[in-house]
Amino acid sequence: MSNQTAFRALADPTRRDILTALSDGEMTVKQLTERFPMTRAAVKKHLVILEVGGLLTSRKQGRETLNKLNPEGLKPVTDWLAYFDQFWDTHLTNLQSVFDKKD
Amino acid sequence: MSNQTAFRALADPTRRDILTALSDGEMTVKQLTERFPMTRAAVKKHLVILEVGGLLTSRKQGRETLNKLNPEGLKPVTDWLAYFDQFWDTHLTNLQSVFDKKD
DNA sequence: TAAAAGAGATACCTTACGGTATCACAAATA
DNA sequence: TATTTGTGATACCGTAAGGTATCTCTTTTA
Repeated sequence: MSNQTAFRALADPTRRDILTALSDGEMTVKQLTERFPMTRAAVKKHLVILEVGGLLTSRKQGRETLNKLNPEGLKPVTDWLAYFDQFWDTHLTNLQSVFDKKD
Repeated sequence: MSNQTAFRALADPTRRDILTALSDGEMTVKQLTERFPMTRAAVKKHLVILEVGGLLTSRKQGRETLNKLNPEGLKPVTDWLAYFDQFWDTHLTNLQSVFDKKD
């Protein structure tokens, strides 16, 4: 999944909360809706965006749809962020950082 | 800076590219505008959002404004993401992960 | 000192976004 | 079988987001 779809999926606080909720395990659309102050249709929209972003997978079981966290989908995000670790003072001293960049 | 403002700031690809550009060092609004296919006003808007999100700082020098990357602003994001490391198979084995969650 | 350059502010436009209401449909159940 | 339940899809609404055009202000510079 592209960098952009994942970042976009994480931009909304409700969607981040959905991911946190799913860290407890698979949940149906109904179960998720009970945890959020909005309609099922709204939750469903968020789920689609999260799935497109590669952050969750879904499978049908009878009339229910189970949504499962896909932690690997966070990789494009953590990868992008990792580049900036070199500029982070708490990771490297200023001197070390300057040294790395000059070489 | 709040979790949300930082996530929102990172949601736009142009803003992420601006941060990457600033990893080369401080840049003026004009210098940044030369690197992106949009007007100075548009770049400026992105800079404001990035500054509100705590991802950069700016200072005036004469008639120019220098924009500097603030890597520490990424901390709320990396902190939020860190929670999901425990669900990442490449970090822990499945068995270990199950074990951790049951206890 | 007059003109040019860098920047901020604001009005405005179009589209994307988050949300609800509603309809339709398949699966479980009384 | 009739009905309820869980879901998907779509139309619609109000607001936020990304962008341009334009005006103004301050600082350089010719």
